[in-house]
Amino acid sequence: MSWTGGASELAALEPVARGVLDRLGPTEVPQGAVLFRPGETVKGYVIVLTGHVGVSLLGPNGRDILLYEVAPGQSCIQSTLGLLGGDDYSAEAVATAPTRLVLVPRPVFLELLDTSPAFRKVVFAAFAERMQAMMQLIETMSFMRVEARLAALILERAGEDGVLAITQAEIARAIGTAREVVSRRLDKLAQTGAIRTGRGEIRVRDRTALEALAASPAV
Amino acid sequence: MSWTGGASELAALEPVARGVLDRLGPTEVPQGAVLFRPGETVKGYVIVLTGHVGVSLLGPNGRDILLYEVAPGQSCIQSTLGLLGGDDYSAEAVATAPTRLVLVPRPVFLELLDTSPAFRKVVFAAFAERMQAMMQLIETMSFMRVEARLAALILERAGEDGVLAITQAEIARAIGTAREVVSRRLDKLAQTGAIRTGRGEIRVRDRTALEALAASPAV
DNA sequence: GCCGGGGATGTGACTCCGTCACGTGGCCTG
DNA sequence: CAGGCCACGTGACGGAGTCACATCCCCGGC
Repeated sequence: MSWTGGASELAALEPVARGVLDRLGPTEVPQGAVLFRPGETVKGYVIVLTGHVGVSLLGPNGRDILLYEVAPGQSCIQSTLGLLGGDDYSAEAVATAPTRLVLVPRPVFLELLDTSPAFRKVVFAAFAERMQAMMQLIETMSFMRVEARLAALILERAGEDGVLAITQAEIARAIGTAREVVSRRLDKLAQTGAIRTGRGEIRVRDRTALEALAASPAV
Repeated sequence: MSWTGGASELAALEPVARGVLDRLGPTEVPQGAVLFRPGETVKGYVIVLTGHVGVSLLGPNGRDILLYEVAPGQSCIQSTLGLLGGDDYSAEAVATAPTRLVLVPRPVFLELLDTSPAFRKVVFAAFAERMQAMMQLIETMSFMRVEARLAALILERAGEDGVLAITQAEIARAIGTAREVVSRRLDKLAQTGAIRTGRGEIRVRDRTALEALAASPAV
């Protein structure tokens, strides 16, 4: 019943606010489920309990760009835009893993915002965080070459063992480019010995080289 | 003294909140003044009373991208990120016209946020608006060719008489491209008769053609 | 064990765009 | 009236996105 006690920042909420939230039942969605699409009306404020959600912009030609990701305990700010301004979604959210989430209906959300300072804080913080992430995205997409973005992403997501399981298409969406470009760049990185590639997998061979590339002069 | 009574949305604030704000003295800054730079610590929440402020990301090679503009009555959300998360600025704000503004110090800002529902609403709304604008920016920069962005900008900013006074460099910053590209594109538009160009000035000749271009297939 | 089918990748051709490096011309001020 | 600054024009070049296919690998079904 009391899911608010979990790993999320919501544990710091006032008892009253937690009570209100606890009365909402969590929902389970399978991997690949679409939480919302562009043009849909906002139904409520989404809090992810477990799993993982990706929010992306869809391009007309099938290409899409990952705006940000929602980890457990975080909320999908995209909803907030609609809840506050009444606009529809302009992005798409997909569960990239089996996900358990809570949907806070608009009235409850607004009420909590008015009555719970802690809840406000959580919402604001999430807002600020997303905004930073999007500014970061604009910055890297505008000023860093694909090679650098790619190296940075590999370093960021590689495990301790230097291995990461990811497909080229996923990489492309995450760094805002096209899959073909990723293919060619990965190829070059492999040629220089910085990495080794496999189907759906990348192994870091030369972390230093990657770090140099990631920090390399923007343009 | 009571500048909150002006055209801004702040007029709807509770008397108490207005009182608090009214005690803060507005500041005048000349055109071209830099309100903050990347890396500086956030001093407070900025509300623009009159004038105009542009907030941009700076690239390493001198290029910069206009993130959004702040009109009278609006606030510069960039500050909020810092006030809530403690991060430094990552963008630059420049007054693009002589501007009168109010700087709300952090403690006052936080107190208002806690006590004034109306103030919260204003801040949240501004937040949502900026976020939308930035998503819009990512979308257009990623999925629309320069030609379309250019046409859209011209239509958006042209006066009733179809004239707009703007320099190519300003256009480039606003649509996130390089000045040289703007030069060439404007040239093509002029060749097809859609516009006429002059030093720091553009005249719309064929609005329909521009509209077609602006709405044209993304890629 | 063999066979499709579908997802993941590799490639070549082409165009658009961003960057560099200058050149030109107008306007303003000393 | 001479610099000098600012707005603009241009050619060359490489990076990046798009299209159209060609492979290739893995997994379930038979």
